Amino acid sequence: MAEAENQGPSSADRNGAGPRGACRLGGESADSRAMNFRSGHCGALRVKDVGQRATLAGWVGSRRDHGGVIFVDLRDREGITQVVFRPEEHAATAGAAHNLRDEDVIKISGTVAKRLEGTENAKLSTGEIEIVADDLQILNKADVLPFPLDEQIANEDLRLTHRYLDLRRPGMAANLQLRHRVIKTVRDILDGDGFWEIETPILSKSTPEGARDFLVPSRLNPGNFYALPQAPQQYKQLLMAAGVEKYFQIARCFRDEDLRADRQPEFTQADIEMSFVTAEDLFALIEKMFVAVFRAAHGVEITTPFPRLTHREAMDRFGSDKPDTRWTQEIVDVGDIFAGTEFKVFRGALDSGGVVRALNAKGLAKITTGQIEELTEMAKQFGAKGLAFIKCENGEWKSPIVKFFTEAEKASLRERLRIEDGDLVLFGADQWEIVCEVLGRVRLRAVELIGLTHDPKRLDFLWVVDFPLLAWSDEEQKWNAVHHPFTRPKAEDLPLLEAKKYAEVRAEAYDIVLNGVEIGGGSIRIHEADLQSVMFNVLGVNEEQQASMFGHLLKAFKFGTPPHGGIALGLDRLIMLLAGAESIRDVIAFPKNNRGIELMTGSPSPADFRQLRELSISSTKKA
RNA sequence: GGAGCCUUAGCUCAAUUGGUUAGAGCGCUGCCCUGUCACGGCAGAGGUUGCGGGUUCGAGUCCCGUAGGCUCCGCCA
Repeated sequence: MAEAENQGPSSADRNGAGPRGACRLGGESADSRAMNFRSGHCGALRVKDVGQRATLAGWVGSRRDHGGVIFVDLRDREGITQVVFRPEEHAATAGAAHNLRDEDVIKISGTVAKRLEGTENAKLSTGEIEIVADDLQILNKADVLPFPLDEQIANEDLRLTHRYLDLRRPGMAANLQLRHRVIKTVRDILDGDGFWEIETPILSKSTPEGARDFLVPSRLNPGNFYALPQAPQQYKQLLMAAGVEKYFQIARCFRDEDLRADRQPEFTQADIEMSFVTAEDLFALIEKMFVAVFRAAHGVEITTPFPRLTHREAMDRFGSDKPDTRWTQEIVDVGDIFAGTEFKVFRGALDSGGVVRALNAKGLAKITTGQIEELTEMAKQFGAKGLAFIKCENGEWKSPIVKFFTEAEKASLRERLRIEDGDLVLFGADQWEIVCEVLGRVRLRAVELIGLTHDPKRLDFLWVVDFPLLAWSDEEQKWNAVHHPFTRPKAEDLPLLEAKKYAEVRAEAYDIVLNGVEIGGGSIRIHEADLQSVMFNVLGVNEEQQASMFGHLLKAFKFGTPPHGGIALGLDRLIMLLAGAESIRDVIAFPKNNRGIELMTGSPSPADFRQLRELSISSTKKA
């Protein structure tokens, strides 16, 4: 495959021309197509077009009616053009224009004219011209709008109920366009690299582990249910067994869990799987893809390769498996400084095999007592017994615990944490895992409390690698897969797996993180039936269950499945970050609200009795 | 399942310690206005302060409950 194919869309592509070799169907520029209904879009006309006739169609953005002359800002998705109605030239047309109101859909014809000296509008790309209309057709009248389209509106309920209006707003339209651009770039890059886009079933099989499934009753098989896929995981591995070698899919995934600003019950992943690859091959591919995506979406050049942190290191330094490294303050071990301390809390933690660690929250000494309490409350929520602190103000250390410190301890602390006036030092003393988690959470909250706003152009990508393979669940009293049951243990840790030292086994698994948001994750998979069976056994899936639930996969592994691995990128979150949005709802055309309701159509809704009877199901819900 | 914040006109918001007839801007309706682009001017309509209960001489304001929205925790292989 020619290298040039891997360079991503050119700047011309951003105007819709498409990269070399890409399918051109539907890829033409919006204005290059022959237009019969209208002569062009509302963002197109310039001074060079003065004197020409033009026919435009669109929505009435605003009407400025001077009693005589009337101005209308005509808007379509490409821009705004000012239309002038002059009663002295076209009385009937101008007369009709008096009755226009916001969001009426109209078609106008007229002559492109240079605006009068001094009345140009620098805010519009078409601001040097206007169309003197001699014909006006009202294509559809609009009622009074439920909310204004030209300003930010907080009421998301109302926006979602009238989403088609919300999406007319330029900001939202830009998000949709950005989404299209990102997804097209992903497709182009993968196509250029020899990947095949293959659709896998939406009506598929329930998986025992993982999130709750959405179930679909089968009419033809009464009492049986399809599950909507949480991810195309098994199918894509079976495509590797099928010899596809390079697969991808812009895949809709479904998980019946509670919603969040960054979680919808249905969401979109760029799902990728390759045969005969190492993790390094995947990292290189994904980095190349991000270079192309950020070039196409933002015109920025990002730096590769991305830094890497092991999971252990990420937890140790940032208290998170998806560190936000834009704020450079890290969690630091101070156990050695307090090796001889008499302070009971530190002494107790160290004596019981725990750690004492600290975070210097630079510039947070101005924190209020209430905010300290909030941080303490949060620390307790994540398993700490409390949250010790030192406020460094006006040259003195204000703290309930500093009286227990020796001068030498204070001096060492000052040096290691680079403590200066205005800092707030927070301590964690407990088992390593708890301290990391607590200080990691506190670290993120501290950034909010400082009111720190990061440079919006800053893009801190990183790979988190060497995730643990397994995690103990107290609730279920069993080992669960941290990534998923098909993830490959690191070769050098296989002896640990055999020795049943499950907590120590690392996986060939990796996440990609951008500015503290997990935007993708993947692994090298198990491709041997024996090893997969061992893995299932560890997870408490017995032989019988293995045969009934995963027999197809185990069988495929026995018929020559190649070594393979892959990754899935969360496109909604990625596009959210690119758009600078605070919720993935802002980059999804028709999202659901917090309770999983799509307010515009009102789904979900009750099913009538006949429908349920046909499906052989009844509801346990009391009416 | 849990915690926090919020709910006043179509929209965005205000209303002092609990005190007169709940206000403003935008939008809407009518009239006027020939170079605006947040056009301008005059006039007008529009409210069971989410809902239910309580305290009080008096509640948008205080208390209890409830509904809805958002954010977070749990959950999300």
